[in-house]
Amino acid sequence: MPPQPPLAFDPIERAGKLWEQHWPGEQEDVYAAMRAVTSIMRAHQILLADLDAMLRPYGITFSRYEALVLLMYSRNGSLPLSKIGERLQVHATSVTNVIDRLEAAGLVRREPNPHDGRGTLAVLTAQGRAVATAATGDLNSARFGMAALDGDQLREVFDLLRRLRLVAGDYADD
Amino acid sequence: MPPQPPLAFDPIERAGKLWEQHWPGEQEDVYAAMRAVTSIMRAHQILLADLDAMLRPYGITFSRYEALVLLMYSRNGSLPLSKIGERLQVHATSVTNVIDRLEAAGLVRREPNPHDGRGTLAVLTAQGRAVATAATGDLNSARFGMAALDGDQLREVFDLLRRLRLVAGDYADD
DNA sequence: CGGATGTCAGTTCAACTGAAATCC
DNA sequence: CGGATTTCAGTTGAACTGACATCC
Repeated sequence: MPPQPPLAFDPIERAGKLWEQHWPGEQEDVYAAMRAVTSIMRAHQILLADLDAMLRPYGITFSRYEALVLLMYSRNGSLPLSKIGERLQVHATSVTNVIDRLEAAGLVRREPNPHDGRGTLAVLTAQGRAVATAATGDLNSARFGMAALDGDQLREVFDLLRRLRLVAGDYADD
Repeated sequence: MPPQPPLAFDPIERAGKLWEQHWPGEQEDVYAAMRAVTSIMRAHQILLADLDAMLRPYGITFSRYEALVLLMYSRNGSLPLSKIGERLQVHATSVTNVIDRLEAAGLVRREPNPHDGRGTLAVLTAQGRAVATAATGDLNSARFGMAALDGDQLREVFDLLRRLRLVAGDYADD
């Protein structure tokens, strides 16, 4: 499955040691930061490949899946495109693209927003709801690719990264 | 700086609550897994944008930076392309592309591998070493975009995600 | 009017597939 | 020979910029 055979050592731990060796004058936390960032990058790569593989039978990618479930859990199964971009933190042009693909696949359709003549609603179709439901069943069973960690560890990951998101301005207050 | 103004609530926590509400029969850890995965995806997005912005003055992206530092910390400032792919966990064609760009920027040059007629070495140039050194100074000062977390928290992130990488077959043993 | 919404055209970047040439 | 290394051509996906028409 991996494009490469496993290494006999942890490449990130090795990189961390090289950092300590080549940048000895830095503040202590720099080395931990370097290891943490590289770990997040690699975890993202692993998880996205895993999730996309699970979703491939349904003909969607993870980012399209995110839009589907956002619609599924909205009041009427429909949302303005602007709302989707806001919640998923993606640009308006990316929303247009994602909805284009979902619409071409018959999982979503566009309707004019009755409350705003400028706006467009993305409306979940029956097929879209079925796909989102089935795909979510698969992802739940696979624990979203995070079966390596137990409940406490998963909550720990969430809590730690929540600090990062808060400082980055993802959301206000707490 | 953010393409969107901050939300008044944490969108991931809200999604987690919706999960518990709509999928009540699932194993307990599923909700924590969903929150953790989404957090990693979002953290990756935030960090990559931050790092790329810091590296833009040097004309490189984060993935090209990773190749540069790998070369800088190698024995002779040179590595076979195959080795680079192995260590950075990217496909051979991606390595070709990254080295193409770095070579066009004068930060790296290609040489035939004297020990293997099939192979090619990527060799760091003096300019490449200077860029990697200066850029690393910047990233170290910014704690790689992870200033929101202290040393213990950073080590915690690394330890937790190390389990994920190990199970995914990133590296063998421990 | 200024500002928000959505689309379009075009670009960049990363990652991939499949095929091929070269050499161990 | 089989297998490894690298490149090439082409595709996909995500994200971006700038411009624009539309409408509040």
